[in-house]
Amino acid sequence: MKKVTIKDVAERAGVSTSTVSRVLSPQINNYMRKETREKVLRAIEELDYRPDIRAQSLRGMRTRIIGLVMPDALNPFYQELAYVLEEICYRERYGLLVCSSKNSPTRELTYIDLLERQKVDGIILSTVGLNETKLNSLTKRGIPIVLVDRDVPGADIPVMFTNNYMGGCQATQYLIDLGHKKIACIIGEMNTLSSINRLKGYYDTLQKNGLEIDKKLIKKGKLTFKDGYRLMKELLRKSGDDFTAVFCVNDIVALGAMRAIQEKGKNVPSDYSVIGFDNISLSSISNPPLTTIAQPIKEIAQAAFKTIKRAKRQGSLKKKEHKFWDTKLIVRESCRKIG
Amino acid sequence: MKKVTIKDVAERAGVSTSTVSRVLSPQINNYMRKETREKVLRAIEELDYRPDIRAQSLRGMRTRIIGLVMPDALNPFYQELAYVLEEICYRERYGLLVCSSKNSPTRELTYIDLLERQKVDGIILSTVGLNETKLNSLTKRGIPIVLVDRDVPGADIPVMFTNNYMGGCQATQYLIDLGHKKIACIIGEMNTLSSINRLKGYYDTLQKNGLEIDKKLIKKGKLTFKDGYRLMKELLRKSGDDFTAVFCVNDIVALGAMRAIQEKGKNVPSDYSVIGFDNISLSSISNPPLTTIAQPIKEIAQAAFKTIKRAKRQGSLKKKEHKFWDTKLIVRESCRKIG
DNA sequence: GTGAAAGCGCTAACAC
DNA sequence: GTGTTAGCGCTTTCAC
Repeated sequence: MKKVTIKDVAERAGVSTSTVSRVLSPQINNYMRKETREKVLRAIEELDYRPDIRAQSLRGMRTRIIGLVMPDALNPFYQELAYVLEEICYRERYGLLVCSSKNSPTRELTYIDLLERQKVDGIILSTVGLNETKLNSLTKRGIPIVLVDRDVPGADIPVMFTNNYMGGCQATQYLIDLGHKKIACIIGEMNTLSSINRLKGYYDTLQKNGLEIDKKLIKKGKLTFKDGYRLMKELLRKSGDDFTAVFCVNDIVALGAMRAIQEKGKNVPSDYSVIGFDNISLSSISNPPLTTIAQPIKEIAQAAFKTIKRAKRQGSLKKKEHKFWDTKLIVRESCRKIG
Repeated sequence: MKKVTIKDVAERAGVSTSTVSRVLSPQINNYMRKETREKVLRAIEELDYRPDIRAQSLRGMRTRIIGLVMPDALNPFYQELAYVLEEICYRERYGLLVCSSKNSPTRELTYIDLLERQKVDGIILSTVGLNETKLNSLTKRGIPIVLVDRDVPGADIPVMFTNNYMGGCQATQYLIDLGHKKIACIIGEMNTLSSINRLKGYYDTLQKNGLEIDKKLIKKGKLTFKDGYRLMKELLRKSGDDFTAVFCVNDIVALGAMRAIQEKGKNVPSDYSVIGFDNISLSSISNPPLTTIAQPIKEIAQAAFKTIKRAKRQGSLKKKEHKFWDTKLIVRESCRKIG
């Protein structure tokens, strides 16, 4: 009925609370009689006692909570990030506080405030609206923050992400290697560095291969199924059979594009090759299964978590440090050789 | 650099910490001079002070954290539950600690232990392995627990869920109304009450309409795309055109079934009508868009949250109380009228 | 109206 | 080896 505290355990075992505390953290200063330890252990067992993490953390220890702040919890890419991160946290007995900013800077700030007040051990953030000033002031306040997926140039904070440029190159080069010469591109609205870099990879690879860049084949929109569908329809209407392949900035968009093609009575990959980006789990069960560029989500999550733990241990975060991970081409069935 | 505490604010404002505290909770006992309050407010502002929730909660207040423990974070249904719940929590400035048990009872227990030690204000649980004894002992320890989606018969705990039986009836009746007489069924492995009740709805509705139950048309498997696909293939092979429609226990399974049909060169809905369950977001962008039964996720989430808040306020949970919500038929394009 | 002081559950010097 | 004590940041009697 009543909460059982360290005092109850101490009384029951006939020792002081500090002795109980010592039993609880055996790694440090574990000199004590076997007999005493066993008495305490028995009392803990009998009372089914579990130390209060809040109280522990007040005394300077960690809260064992990590906050994840991401732009969109419905986006499969972030869902997978959350999933992977949760797994990592679980192994180390951390909890993951999941927050979606829904692309709203206000909401993002509110969440970060909440996380700060919860004194989480660290925040893994894919920011939609924070600037360097705010970010720097946050780290000064002692909360380790790690940026993932989206960079904030001026901020003195570690950032880990995918080499999006490389991914853009890989995708484009793959299509070129298959014999495609006219390659369309459906891309996000350019407000994120990821999009910019993926597009840059597309540009550079075309040029490197002596192919012309046709602005009419580049469509911009939101990163949704709907917009992928809509923009592909536009492409099909306007440029007819001017192109034979399309590079989509992410898998969701690619899925929308495939739908548009199929609705037009055309076939993927016979008529048009489609390549995506992210390798979300959906892309393996789409029809046809989507060829795509995989992001190193696990590596990013792992690194972010480690960085936070290290920062917490050392009492401070390393300054700006960029970590890139390579992308990987995942060949499935949405692209074909031509010519 | 240094964390700013209530003491700092008190000093700066030239008042005691209790006065600052009073300013922080204006709802209770707010008798104080305007002047004093403003001094304090100014100091808070200047120092950018945020009270530590851990410390607050240690003094008997809530932690403003809710734990969600679910069987499978990759299942779109639970993803949407988490999403909806997060939104509700956000509005009230709560954090949501997301835990997936991955269908492992051990993992579930570990998480619940963690949540208990974090002294979360409540746990919303879709259990995979907890029995009534454990559950009851947990509530005795003072943590409000609410069961969602899955019931544990003996437990003295509120449980809120979908009227799965009704959903099974609705789906089946809809198909019958469209003229279908031979209706197949792809269902989960029967270890959950949801599956059982949905199947029961299917049975009863067939009977009510004077239709025969054909065991050969009922397939059991896991609740995955893969198994939906596999079982549909079996159905198509074995019973050829013995049936014209199929009721799938959830949308993911239905999507897999549709894929199998399409790969066979058949069409949905011309050759076979398909109906799902859950109304996950994917089902609106599938090809064809899936007709399905919607679960009242928002209502469940809202009710669960409210129940926890009430319990926290009153210091105790109501005993066993079942709350059912109606399902709703969502007509899209995967079913057609025949005969 | 406001301050002093006790105490939430725990850890970590410091005694002995 | 083990107990005593102070204190983490906050709220809440109880004085004044």
